[in-house]
Amino acid sequence: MGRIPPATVKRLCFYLHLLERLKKEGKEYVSSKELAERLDLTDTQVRRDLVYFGKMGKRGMGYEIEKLIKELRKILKIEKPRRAILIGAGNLGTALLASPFFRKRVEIVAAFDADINKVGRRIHGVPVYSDCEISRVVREMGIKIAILTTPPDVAPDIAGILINAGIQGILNFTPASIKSPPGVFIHDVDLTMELEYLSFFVEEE
Amino acid sequence: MGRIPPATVKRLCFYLHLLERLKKEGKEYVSSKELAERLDLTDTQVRRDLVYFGKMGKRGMGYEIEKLIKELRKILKIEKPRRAILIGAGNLGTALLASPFFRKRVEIVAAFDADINKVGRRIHGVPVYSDCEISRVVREMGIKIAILTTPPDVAPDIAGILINAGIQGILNFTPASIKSPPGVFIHDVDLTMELEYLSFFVEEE
DNA sequence: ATAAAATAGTGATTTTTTTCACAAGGTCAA
DNA sequence: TTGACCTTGTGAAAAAAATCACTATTTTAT
Ligand SMILES: NC(=O)c1ccc[n+]([C@@H]2O[C@H](COP(=O)([O-])OP(=O)(O)OC[C@H]3O[C@@H](n4cnc5c(N)ncnc54)[C@H](O)[C@@H]3O)[C@@H](O)[C@H]2O)c1
Ligand SMILES: NC(=O)c1ccc[n+]([C@@H]2O[C@H](COP(=O)([O-])OP(=O)(O)OC[C@H]3O[C@@H](n4cnc5c(N)ncnc54)[C@H](O)[C@@H]3O)[C@@H](O)[C@H]2O)c1
Repeated sequence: MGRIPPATVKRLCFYLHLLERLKKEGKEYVSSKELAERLDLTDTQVRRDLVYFGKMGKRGMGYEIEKLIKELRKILKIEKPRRAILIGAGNLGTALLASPFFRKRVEIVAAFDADINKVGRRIHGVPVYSDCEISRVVREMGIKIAILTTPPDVAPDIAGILINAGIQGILNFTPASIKSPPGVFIHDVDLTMELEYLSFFVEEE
Repeated sequence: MGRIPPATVKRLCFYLHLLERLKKEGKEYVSSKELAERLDLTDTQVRRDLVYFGKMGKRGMGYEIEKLIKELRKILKIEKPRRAILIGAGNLGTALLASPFFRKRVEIVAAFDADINKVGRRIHGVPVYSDCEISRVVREMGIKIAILTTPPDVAPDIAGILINAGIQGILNFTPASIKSPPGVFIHDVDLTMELEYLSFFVEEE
């Protein structure tokens, strides 16, 4: 399949979400032109992105929405929602667990927290374990993806435990920077940074 | 100052956060080489990014951390934390309001919600108003930035109200897509998408 | 059946971004 | 003061990404 530019992967996610909206609206086909317009891209770019994965469109018609959704889900490896664990059931972690939209897309099989008041309970249906059990659960269940929402100071240690237990992808919401060995993919999401990024483009009062 | 590549702006945020950590550690100077190593970039790229804004380094020495922090904060227009409002004090909105790290970087002057049980109260110190008052407050206080954490279905309408009232930047956490007129900058953050993006790079179980 | 309209796919080109290679300063120890 | 050593800043080159211009199909209206 060749090397896919990360920018393309990001756009695939956008395509997928838009396609699902269009499907709900009852549409069957969509053209690269329409996708491009709705996502503020060029139609050529949409086609280039999609053709990385083979010819998926129908000339004169566009792309079959249902089929393209299936294809994109396969490419992104989310045909079935992926199993993941969440470490740190605090404000942000709980918000994620509470979000039906989020929960529909990923199967969070367990949460972990150091707070003994939380351990043993369920939060929005997800069982909360002690952080001492991370390693065991990850191994036993063969989990590959972890969502990290602990305080930043413990994040590197927890990340070490996760990687050691066989986790291969970490969605890191903490501002701590995490060193990853080859084969482990860290994706940092820093909400504070997103605001600062926005600020650059907005004139001051 | 010329046109700055968005990728550079994103990296400026990374530099800033790392520099602040280094400052706390008591360091005075840092080289592009070290910045690059810690952020998984090349030293040339760090220097290229910084030199867009003038010569800020000292040959043989590196960059003066304190001075560079000041400079970056000026470039990102966050010398003083920017004033912003938050619409939708639900799970995610409340998590943001609860985060000291987030609150240190942006001054959230008001929250808005349609739920009358929330209106009139304070959440983590921030007063909650009815969504009917958005327009008035934005105008009176001259707010330019809004954080949107409502359910997706009302997001486009709220965005319309915000833009009409003079908001120039929206940090949109909803999966709804928001059309912006020229002069208004929408920055979409879709936490679900971040997970799907990560999934692409992680082998399936 | 035919022509007009729509639309995907693609080689070539352009634009943008990143990296290379190195000159120009500066530090620091002896 | 000298010379070895760093580190920035930058023109040129390379690489990557996006766009253009066009071809090949397919649909649709007549
Ligand atoms: N809340 C936000 O909106 C927001 C915004 C930006 C960044 N962040 C970052 O996200 C992370 C979480 O933020 P939060 O607001 O949810 O914090 P929080 O304090 O509400 O939650 C952290 C949770 O982690 C748990 N924890 C502590 N040590 C642990 C350990 N060793 N193992 C497992 N769990 C442990 C705590 O008990 C707590 O429940 C922080 O790193 C924060 O900087 C949060
Ligand atoms: N919670 C998450 O972690 C998460 C993850 C991914 C995406 N999101 C998105 O973020 C948004 C918020 O998620 P949430 O989990 O906080 O939802 P939520 O339902 O907990 O919160 C939404 C809040 O918006 C308020 N609201 C409704 N209509 C309003 C209006 N017209 N004006 C002002 N406020 C109004 C509600 O009263 C509620 O307090 C959603 O669009 C969701 O899809 C959230």
